[in-house]
Amino acid sequence: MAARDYGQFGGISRALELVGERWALLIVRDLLVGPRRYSELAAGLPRIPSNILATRLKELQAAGVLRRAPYSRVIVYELTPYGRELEPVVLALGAWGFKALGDPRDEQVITPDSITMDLRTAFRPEVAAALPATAYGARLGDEGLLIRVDGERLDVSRGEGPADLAFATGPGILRLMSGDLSPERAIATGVVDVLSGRSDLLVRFANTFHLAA
Amino acid sequence: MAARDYGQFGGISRALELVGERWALLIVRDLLVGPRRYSELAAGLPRIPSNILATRLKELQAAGVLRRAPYSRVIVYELTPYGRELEPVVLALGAWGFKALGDPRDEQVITPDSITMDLRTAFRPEVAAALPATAYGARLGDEGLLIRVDGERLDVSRGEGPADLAFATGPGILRLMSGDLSPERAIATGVVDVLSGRSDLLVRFANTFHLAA
DNA sequence: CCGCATCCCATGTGATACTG
DNA sequence: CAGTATCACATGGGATGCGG
Repeated sequence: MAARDYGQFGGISRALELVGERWALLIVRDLLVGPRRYSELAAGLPRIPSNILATRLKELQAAGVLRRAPYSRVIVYELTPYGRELEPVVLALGAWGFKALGDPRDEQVITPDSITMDLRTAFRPEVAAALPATAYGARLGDEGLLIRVDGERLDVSRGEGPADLAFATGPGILRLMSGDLSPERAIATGVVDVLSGRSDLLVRFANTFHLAA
Repeated sequence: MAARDYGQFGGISRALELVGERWALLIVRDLLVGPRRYSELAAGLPRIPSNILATRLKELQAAGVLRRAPYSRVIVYELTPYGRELEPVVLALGAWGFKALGDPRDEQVITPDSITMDLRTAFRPEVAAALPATAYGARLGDEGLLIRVDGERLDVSRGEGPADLAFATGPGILRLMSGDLSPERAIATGVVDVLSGRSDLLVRFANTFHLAA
């Protein structure tokens, strides 16, 4: 478990020793959305081997980034205050990587937690502030996401709820946010499948969540 | 060389595919200071094996983060505009890791490039703005660093120059910046060895460059 | 089931040596 | 100087097992 070190004494090398191992920041990303159980983390990171997940959780715990907490009989992993301070790092990384998104490959998935952080990354409060409060219901496979925008506030939660626009979508939704795909074409090509509500609100969605290359 | 992928389609996973491999962000960190030759990068990362350095440089080039540029007969590596956009990521990581710096171990070194980025991370422009322009000369082993603060501007360059305070130091200088070590104790314990100039300016230095846990 | 631990193999990494 | 080549070893990936 000895964190592999870089032989340097500095802030960046120290940070990379603590959270620079493979998968570590993806675990942090999901925990930034909320506390998660072991199996929830595993579900959100479909390709992580179980031994690696277990190892990372122990390392991140030793690093003071997260803690195991017994919540009413079940164990959940949650970020410590210090771990939550990684949010600017994760958002900055997300914004940077967002600009290099190519086309989604077939085996690539998006999970509720990953898209939640992508929404936070791409959220433009200054745009949203000028728009009326809006609730979007996004269906990803069999998971529902309720995205509520009210002024400069953004709230993303799992599950269903009353929405001004409800749609089913997949990885392609990110291409709508990056501007690669117009709202009309997203609907026409089936990347976004409007389930109910005002489909014209998809334009507002694309304006509210936008990060250009 | 196929970047190992995480099987997810999202900004953070994409970023980690491009710059998440071991050593990659440390190379970026040093290149954020300025273009560097292969041997300069190797010197700044004493523990990186040469084959890993060569591999990472190729990967980062393929990722559009840096480019090989022939500058008057010699080859230098420099960040592309897209690579330079990693600066917020590196600074955020540095600020976070800075708070988890323990005591420097004997084998740990600080390099001119690493401390330059640490100085940028810890620089407090709002504090500096209220202070008179000051030049510090820092000697790290056999390398000199000239740190000039003028209002909200910070300029760190290698080499010598006129300084209001010149001192020799080592890894412990970061503990002065984190507040773990007072300026008086830094001088008393030899962590900072004043070579010339007004030693009282070390207090100003510690105030100008400060990042608390 | 959930939360891991074990096993095995492929790949990445590290140290040293070597070359155009 | 700017990298390759080689090889031993550590780590990651995937399947499977297993106790609570």
